[in-house]
Amino acid sequence: MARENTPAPPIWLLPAPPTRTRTLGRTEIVTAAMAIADEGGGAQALNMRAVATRLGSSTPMSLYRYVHSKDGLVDLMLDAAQSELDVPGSPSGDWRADLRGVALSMWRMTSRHPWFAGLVHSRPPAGPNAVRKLEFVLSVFEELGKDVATAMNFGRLLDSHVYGLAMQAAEERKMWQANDFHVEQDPRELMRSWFGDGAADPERPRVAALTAAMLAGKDTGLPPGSDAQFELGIDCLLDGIAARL
Amino acid sequence: MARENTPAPPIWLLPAPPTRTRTLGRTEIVTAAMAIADEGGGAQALNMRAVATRLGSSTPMSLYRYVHSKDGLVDLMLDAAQSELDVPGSPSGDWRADLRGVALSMWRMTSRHPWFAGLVHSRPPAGPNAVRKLEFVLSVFEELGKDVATAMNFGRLLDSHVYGLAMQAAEERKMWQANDFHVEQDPRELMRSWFGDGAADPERPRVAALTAAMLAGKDTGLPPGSDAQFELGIDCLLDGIAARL
DNA sequence: ACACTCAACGTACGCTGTACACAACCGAGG
DNA sequence: CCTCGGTTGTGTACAGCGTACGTTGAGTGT
Repeated sequence: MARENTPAPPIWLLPAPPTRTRTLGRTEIVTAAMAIADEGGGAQALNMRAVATRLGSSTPMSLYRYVHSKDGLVDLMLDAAQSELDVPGSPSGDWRADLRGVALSMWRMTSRHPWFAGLVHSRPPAGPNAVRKLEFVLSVFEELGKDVATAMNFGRLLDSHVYGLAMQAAEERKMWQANDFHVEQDPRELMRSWFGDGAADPERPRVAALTAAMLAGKDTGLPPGSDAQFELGIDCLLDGIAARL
Repeated sequence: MARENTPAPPIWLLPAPPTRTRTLGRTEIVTAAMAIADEGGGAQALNMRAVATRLGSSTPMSLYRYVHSKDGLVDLMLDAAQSELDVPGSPSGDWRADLRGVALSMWRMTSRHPWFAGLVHSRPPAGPNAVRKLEFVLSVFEELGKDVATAMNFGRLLDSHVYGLAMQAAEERKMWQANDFHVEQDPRELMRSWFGDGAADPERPRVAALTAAMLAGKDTGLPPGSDAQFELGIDCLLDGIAARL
């Protein structure tokens, strides 16, 4: 097809054609995408052009041969992240330690990859490594004599806790980051921007006290992204599960 | 999404728009946006042009006088959804029923607004109605003699469970919806598309059994979006909290 | 020497949020 | 009555996104 729009400048003015520099592959692409999402602080930094640039590709279209679409790339990223999970081959006999261990492994993974929790629910729960984890959780409950339905019901609670808390942690991180961009303003004003007028509303004395404590740098609870906060929740959940087995 | 140039003042700090409007107003815009997200099955259906069209405005730019940006609109939607929460004015004396009630109210709200859980973590937890809920939860723990830090630690667990499960439910809904678009295909193929080859991998007998049971329409656990699944989790959590008070 | 294959590229398009300038309307002052 | 400044809605335009499609050129087999 002739290019109608561009009036064809003389060839002498055009740059020499670049030599092929790289050889692309799925693993390189996924690795680069994960690095971008890790460093860029979330999924909003991830776009095809950025991945291509990072790989030295001059256009994003080179990636499409390998990952088919951005959704496909995200699927691969999710699976690659889950491949980092520490999943035993079979139950140890201590169901509680087994479940706690898998959950903790998931939690640490979401800390390394803050984008994971926000993306995992945007796609079907597919992929070999998700299946690997699921198989282990099912086998733990099987050893307890529980059927698959029960295992799924409890398993969903563990996922919920890990991913839910991971998203709270990511959100908190983003809040402080956004703060850094305009630190010059009154911290009181900053609190107001987070909590609205309720921050100093006499009708809401406890929230007012909370924000005051935050401003003063006093203890306002565990950081949402801390292991302690995670372990508090997982142990509460396991208590409840134990009571229902 | 956000305006990069301007430091993006939060919507709560902006003056309320004049009330002299004839057709457009914040409430109309937010209502329309929520309806679109409710019906369209998620945040991906929400865009400024769709909202403007629904309101009879010929251009999306009309909205910007009232909501400042799409982020602002989302903030308003999140707060409007939380205004539907059933939050008592003060603790009843039964802390467990109080927390369970608020959580259940949140859960039902996320069922009415499937987009909520996916959007709530994309923004700072601001807004008068979020503050209203937080104040109540803090007051419940205050009556138990617990300090604010403890209350926050436990409160985060409740949020995590509600939102985490809500996202699993939304994801499941989306999976079946995507399915409806091409029902003609072999259901076995469909399972494979969700779970990969693991669905029939002899190395993963339990996942294979699970998918087989799903295909046969047998019991594979509570639907993630069911009240029963939610209550299982909240009761487990409350057990754990009770043991730690 | 040739054709064939296929990895990488460049162009272009539709959809998004939204900046900016303009138009249509308003109540108030001559 | 007619202007007038301010508010409210509109039209145009653009940058950034995912990605469809056709082109290019290096490698390979014959």
